Amino acid sequence: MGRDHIYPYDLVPKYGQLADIIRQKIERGEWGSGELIPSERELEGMCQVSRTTVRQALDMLVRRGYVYRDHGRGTFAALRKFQNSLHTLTSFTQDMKGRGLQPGQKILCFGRVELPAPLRQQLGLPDEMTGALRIERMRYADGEPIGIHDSYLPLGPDQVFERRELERIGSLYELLETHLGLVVAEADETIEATIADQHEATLLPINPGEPLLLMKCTVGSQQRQLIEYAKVLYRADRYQYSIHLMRD
Amino acid sequence: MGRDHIYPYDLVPKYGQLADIIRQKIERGEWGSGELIPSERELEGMCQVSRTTVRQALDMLVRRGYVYRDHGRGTFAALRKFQNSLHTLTSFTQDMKGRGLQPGQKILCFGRVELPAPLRQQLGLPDEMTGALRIERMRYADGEPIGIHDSYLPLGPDQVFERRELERIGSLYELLETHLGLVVAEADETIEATIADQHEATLLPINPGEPLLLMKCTVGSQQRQLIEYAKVLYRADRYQYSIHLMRD
DNA sequence: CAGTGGTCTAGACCACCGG
DNA sequence: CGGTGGTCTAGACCACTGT
Repeated sequence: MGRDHIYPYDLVPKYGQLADIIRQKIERGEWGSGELIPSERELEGMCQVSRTTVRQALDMLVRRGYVYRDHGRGTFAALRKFQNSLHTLTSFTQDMKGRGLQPGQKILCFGRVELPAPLRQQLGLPDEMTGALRIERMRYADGEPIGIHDSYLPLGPDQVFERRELERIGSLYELLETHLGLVVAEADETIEATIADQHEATLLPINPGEPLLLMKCTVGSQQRQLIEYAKVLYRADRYQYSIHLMRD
Repeated sequence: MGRDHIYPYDLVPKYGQLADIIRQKIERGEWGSGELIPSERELEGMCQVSRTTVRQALDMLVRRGYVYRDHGRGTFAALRKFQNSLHTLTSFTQDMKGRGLQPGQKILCFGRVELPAPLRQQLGLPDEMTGALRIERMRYADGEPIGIHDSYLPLGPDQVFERRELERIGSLYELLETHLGLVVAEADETIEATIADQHEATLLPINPGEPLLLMKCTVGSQQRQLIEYAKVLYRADRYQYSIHLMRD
């Protein structure tokens, strides 16, 4: 049920342990919405850590929206009207699980293709990078069709995996991490509205002219190398994008 | 043209000055994409600041995507394929200016209304908070209609301002800050696709059945008090939402 | 092994807020 | 004025990477 004592750094650093303790006190209501929580110097004494460590813990909690600070007045438990965590970069698989839905997929197309020149330019890839792996998939939530996912992966000829592997693991990002060591770290996304054409309507299945959410993603690794460019079409009646924003 | 020396804390803290210096070196290409930048201990000596201050500067730059760290190897200038700043919470006015467009508005409706009970519940407002200020506005970019903005502001009877003031200032968020001291700090947004009905089509003006991007926002102050609930409809052919995400 | 970033300490002084 | 958060220092040791 969570600790009240801080142990020397072992797996979890002290600031992480302290942040967990404070977060739990707030979530359980011990420190209610909008209430003043102990000052940094008090926490320093209570938990036998230095003020730097206290501040490191509080910095995390501020970024996640659990507390806010007011210079000269104190640190306060945040009011619980908003989501506590920012929307961070996740795979479709994680996204669905987070919504309590069972993710599914059917691979429509899998293989190396020529990278269309305009796309290669848009992504700023070198001229010699002409090939890419293309994966087109139907996406399901609790067995119901929810979207069409069209990916281009500008992988080298040594970076390969089998269609079977993707089917087995289910999550492309998980496969990229475990098999190729490519860790997804960031993405540029644009979101727009469109309507289904005949082909899309048949796949999803809906009527042509019904609204769709169109998301285009450029996904990068920790070293900011391009991992994936994807176009995803979602049924508007079954998917909405949600996000929590904070001011710097 | 940017400094190479760090001055004692005066308006801009040392870590901010250092972060600016490093950012400029990267933007000017002195430290190229993917290159190793000086280690924390080198920067400490070069700039005559403590390592804590160096790390505080680098922390900022990591969050903004200018550099990344690799434990045991060093700190690297990020590759410049992605946006450098996260999408942060902005007003429509700021959003348009950031895109190089001239924001505009026409107020369709301005006045106190009963807050619909389901909306009051959804927002978790107390029962006695029955009234709200409702503002419905057309939104323009470079004079072209781009969206319909429908806001509910659960303000107290003492928190008032004139329609004229909003027309004069242009930005609701700026008005709230300067006149009522309400600083917008965070928002929950959901984004979905829909199609225009007859009424919306006439206003925008487009044909009924054309796609629209629907954004619902719940906006809060620094103290996490609810400031605004808004529904915004954007013409899909003139507006797309874009965002940069990072993994924790 | 040396060098890197990651964690942590015990102090100091400044800027801001309230009584 | 005392108490708060904001900035900053000069150290220390740990964990990880490469050679």
